[in-house]
Amino acid sequence: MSNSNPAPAFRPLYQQIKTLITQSLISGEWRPGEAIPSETELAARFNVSQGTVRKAINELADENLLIRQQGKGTFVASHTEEKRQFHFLRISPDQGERVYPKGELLSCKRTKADAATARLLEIPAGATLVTITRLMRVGAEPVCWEEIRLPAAIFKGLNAAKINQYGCKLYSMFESAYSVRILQVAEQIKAVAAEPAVATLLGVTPGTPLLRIERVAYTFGDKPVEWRRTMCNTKSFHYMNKIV
Amino acid sequence: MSNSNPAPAFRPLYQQIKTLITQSLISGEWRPGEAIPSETELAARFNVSQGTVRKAINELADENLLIRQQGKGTFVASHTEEKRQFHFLRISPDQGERVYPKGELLSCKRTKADAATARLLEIPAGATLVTITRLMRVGAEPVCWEEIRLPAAIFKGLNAAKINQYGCKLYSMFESAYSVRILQVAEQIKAVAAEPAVATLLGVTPGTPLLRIERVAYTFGDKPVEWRRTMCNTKSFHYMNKIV
DNA sequence: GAGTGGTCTAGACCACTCA
DNA sequence: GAGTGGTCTAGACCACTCA
Repeated sequence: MSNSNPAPAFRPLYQQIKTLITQSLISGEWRPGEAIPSETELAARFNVSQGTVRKAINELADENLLIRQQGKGTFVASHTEEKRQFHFLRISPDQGERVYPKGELLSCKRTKADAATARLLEIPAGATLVTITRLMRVGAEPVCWEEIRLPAAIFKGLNAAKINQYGCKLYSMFESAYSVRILQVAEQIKAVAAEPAVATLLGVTPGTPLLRIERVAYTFGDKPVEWRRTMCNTKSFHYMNKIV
Repeated sequence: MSNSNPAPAFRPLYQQIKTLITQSLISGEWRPGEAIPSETELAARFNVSQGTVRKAINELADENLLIRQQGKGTFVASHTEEKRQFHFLRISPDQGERVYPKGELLSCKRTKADAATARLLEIPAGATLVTITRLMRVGAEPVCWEEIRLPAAIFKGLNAAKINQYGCKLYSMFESAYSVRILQVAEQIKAVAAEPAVATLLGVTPGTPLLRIERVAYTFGDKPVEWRRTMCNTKSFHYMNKIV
């Protein structure tokens, strides 16, 4: 008689250690920016060799959850760090230095999730959303208009004051105020004609081609926590991407 | 007296092994699709431990130069493989299965490099280019129009017949006919209005917003070997990207 | 059953940081 | 000089592939 079940799923030790470390990151045992215990300490704690801990930490560092620094230690990645700010930002000026755009909050209100958004955020249709719109400027020039939809169940009490308190830096706020860390995003990009309302805000004539970037952002366990649509005037900016 | 020279540059053994393996890949000692010697054999050949070879191979596998398969061996990556075909293709239909578009060659001729293209391809301005245009269709529907510029010095004797011989699959042809392997690409994306000529080919009205993707493709040693501009009708397709 | 890559250990030593 | 992560070795054993 053949075995109809799949194989009993061999799971390497270092994978199990990886899960344990991730759980400590989720639980907040080690906070963003802080150092985690040394490899030797963790090896003693988990009763495995240092090499096994190394392999687990290396993978977590590859996934940008941890940051290794020779001679200093291993640190929990944080969105408040300068370098992390740029990580998910793909809009870059055609000429000159890359700068972080300044966000200007336009609105923040409660709405109900339509079917499509609900599906992407894996919440029930009709669930409450926090819907934010903002304008992103480089210098005085408006470059992107954004609409952001968040599950209200996760971002309790979020309002305009709180957003402004964090200088409109949403992922920093997610991390500091809600312990929600964005680990990866998936984007779908199209070229579309500017609608009148957005055209006015971006200072272009209606019908001007704009880059439309739709993003779903994920936290631990591939859980979606943000939907975002960016309408970008690419007259003197572009979306950059490297594929290896 | 202080030493004004930089430190004597410590270079780990596994990095040196990595360079040696890469040289064998460039020289063609192991051809795309073939297996390279086992870790034990390479360890003996280079007089290091198997662990050091492992680390070198792992990094080359991360860079998509080699493909590991437990129980079988380690293989040289090839563009002719099904999976590799999709690697640099980011255009995807909004609904349904992802398919590889069919290329239709429009033209292939010699031109002179303008200053901007020459700079990106790191060749002298005025150097000879092979300039190719083609239309990419999914089913009968035209989706992208592409212009590709290649340094003629690298792609000797390239012509329309040769391109058609490879079914318009350029990276497969680069690899098979010119031993040029594309390892990474950098893209810049904008939204632009369709010009009349391209609009006609794509079956849209002039002024329709199109996605414009400009790509530089690199081979070993970060050497640029291709410039390409794609004009894409994103009515029912999009550019997809994941950021981790 | 022979051969491959994958995991795990234990231990030595090195590069780097900081006080 | 103490403590961190980084490299390297040697060896045991495991998971997987193929004939």
